[in-house]
Amino acid sequence: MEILKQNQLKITPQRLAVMKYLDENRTHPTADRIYTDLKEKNPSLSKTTVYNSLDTLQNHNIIQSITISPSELRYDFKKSMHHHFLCKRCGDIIDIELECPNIKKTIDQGHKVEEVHGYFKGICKKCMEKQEK
Amino acid sequence: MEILKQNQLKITPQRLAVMKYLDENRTHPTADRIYTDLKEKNPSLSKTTVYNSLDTLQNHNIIQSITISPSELRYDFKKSMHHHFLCKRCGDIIDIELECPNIKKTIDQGHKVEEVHGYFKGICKKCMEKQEK
DNA sequence: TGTTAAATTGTAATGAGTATAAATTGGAAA
DNA sequence: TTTCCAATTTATACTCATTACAATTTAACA
Repeated sequence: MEILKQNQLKITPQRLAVMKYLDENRTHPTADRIYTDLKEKNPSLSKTTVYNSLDTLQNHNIIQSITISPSELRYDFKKSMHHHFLCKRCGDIIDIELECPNIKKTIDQGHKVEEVHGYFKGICKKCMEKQEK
Repeated sequence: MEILKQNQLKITPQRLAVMKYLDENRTHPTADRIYTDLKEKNPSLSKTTVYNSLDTLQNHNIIQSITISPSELRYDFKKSMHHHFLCKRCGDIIDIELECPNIKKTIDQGHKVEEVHGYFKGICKKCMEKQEK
């Protein structure tokens, strides 16, 4: 964990807590969810600090933000390229592992591609099965 | 224009104005931009009406909302499947025409896919050329 | 250990979008 | 055409995620 911090960033308990949380909760949580959960063990935690930490980590490409649902950002450890599936019923976000062969087309048009986001929306497997019962 | 309205929706000048605006401005505008621009010719227009109209049109699959930039929705006429490119420099959103061969994979995992959104972010061609000068 | 720039905190502000209730209006029926 | 009512518009107030700011604290280097 602290190894990751050797990216010219100060090692603070707050940042470690945020990283630990994201590592243990692969649910693409919102900033507020992170704040609320961490607040329990660390009552002096400020919401601004969570936002600051997330911003900093994102700027150093350690985590990424996901703009899949309107009005709130979701956060995620940066992993190999993958897409996301948002269930309209339960709100869960599921990782979809696949590579996108279409990036080349965009580059060919003269744009410089820095980020690729693929979002699917619908009803997830779990909810579909629940419905059938 | 009015032909589209034969979707069980009342024909109001406000809705027509919003549709006309989206038809003439293929720039994926925000609700606020639409409101501000339409307000000039129609001072009695309410911001709520713009949101209502956009919601209604979206529910009838005439337009779609794009969740590409955090904290604001962008609106677009519903066309054939295409992806979007957001320029981090000028903020423009550009349509990328392509088909995504990866949807099948998600369906195969048992999820029901209702919407597909592909977002690329980077620097657009125009800004890249400006930079080189 | 002392110093300082960087980070944290708490509070206040911003701004997109929503809720609500009263006033208006489209459009079908008389 | 006129009447009528449900749908729509309007204005205002509100919510809530995120940001701004200023004062306090702290990590990490000498």
